[in-house]
Amino acid sequence: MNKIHTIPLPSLRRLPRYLNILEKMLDAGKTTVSATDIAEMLDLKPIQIRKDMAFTGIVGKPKIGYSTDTLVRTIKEFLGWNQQTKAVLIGAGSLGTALTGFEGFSRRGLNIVGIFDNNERKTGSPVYGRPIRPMNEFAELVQFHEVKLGIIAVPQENAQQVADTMVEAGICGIWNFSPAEIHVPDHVVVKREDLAEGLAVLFVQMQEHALSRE
Amino acid sequence: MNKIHTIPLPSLRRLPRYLNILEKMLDAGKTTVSATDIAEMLDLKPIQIRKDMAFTGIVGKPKIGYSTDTLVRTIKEFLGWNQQTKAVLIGAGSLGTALTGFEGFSRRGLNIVGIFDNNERKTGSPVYGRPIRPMNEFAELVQFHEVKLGIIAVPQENAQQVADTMVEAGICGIWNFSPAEIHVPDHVVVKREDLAEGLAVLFVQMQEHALSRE
DNA sequence: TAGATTGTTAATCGATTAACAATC
DNA sequence: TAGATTGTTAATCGATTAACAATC
Repeated sequence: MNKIHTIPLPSLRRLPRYLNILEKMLDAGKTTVSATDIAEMLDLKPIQIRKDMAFTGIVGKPKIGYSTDTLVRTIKEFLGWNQQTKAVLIGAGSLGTALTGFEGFSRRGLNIVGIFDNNERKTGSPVYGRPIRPMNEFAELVQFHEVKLGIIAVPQENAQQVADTMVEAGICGIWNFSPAEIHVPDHVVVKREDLAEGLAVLFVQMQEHALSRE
Repeated sequence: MNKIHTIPLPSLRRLPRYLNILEKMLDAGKTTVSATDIAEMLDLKPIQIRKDMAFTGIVGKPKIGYSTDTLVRTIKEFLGWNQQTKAVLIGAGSLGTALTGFEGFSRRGLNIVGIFDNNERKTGSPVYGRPIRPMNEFAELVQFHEVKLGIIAVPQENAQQVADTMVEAGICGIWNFSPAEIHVPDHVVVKREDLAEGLAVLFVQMQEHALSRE
């Protein structure tokens, strides 16, 4: 468990935002961009952009700024978005369906190769042209495609069991869209995506904001 | 803009996780719970739980721990989840539909009173028993219900315009599910909910994790 | 040349963690 | 009483910000 020199988590989270606007600038023909430009569009400080860029190994030119094209390519590569990563999704409810249809994923290197649900009434009927498969086909598909990433879109009650199934099949990264606290072996990475967190932050910030303006 | 003494953002984000497991413990008849218990279930350190609880004003009893019931009620109140907050949603695509049907919202005080879409083929046909309304009814409904919270579930290209419409109608809190960087006046709070961020974190952590085990 | 920008080193700020007295 | 737990105060850690030399 040797802690390598890694990018700080807050910096990592900002990279997709940089990439998003940089791609637009590239399309608009802007070949070069300064930290000040980026900071302005994202309501951040230029120094923070420079620091973040340094973590990815990007170097700019004094007086000129950064090459937009280099930034886009380097950030994509840094995030692993320059290649397709296979994933399987369990849970074909409304959230699972929405995730399946999310076009942003393939553009960011996520390729959902299998959608599963334990509800027999759902299996067979396709979402976005892809079949919903029964769980008994899960392990085989994961192993055949050598899938490393699993997406959990089932109710909280079933999340741990689904996670166990994923781990057993060889998955080592889990994107958990349920609020459940799932427990996995050390070699597995879990990323929580709990809507309730965002709601809490929004409510409290609105409350604070209202108070500070009285 | 006087910065009141507020809870740190990381602490605020942990509160829904505490609440989630505490509600289950309450249902299970556990009347009292220690920071150690909570820490174990969430893979955190006890001291962090104690600090976080202190921010909400909760006090425990040495040797005993905290009253589960008090914790649940106090956290709910702190987050504003003990009362219903009205919200409107713009964008009845697959994500908007999923959000509409998300049962966790009403339990957490979020009440979506109107769903809007500018696509005339969608308006009228209900999702989860609720009609999708055309945009020309938006301002009136917001003002009639005195809605303060707006949810953006439209494509990036339309997000800024939708935000403008919301602000003009009197909305002062925006939950933005598009990756767009939206700009709003000072009195409006925006909470970003960008799936791409989670994807970036997951990919990079999986990569780091794999490397550290070689 | 002067001005704008990068990248590095140091200072500040804020969150986490440790230490420990108080207490049921 | 002894052990477990809280809550406070101090120490540590990590991220942000500031200062500034280097440079195109």
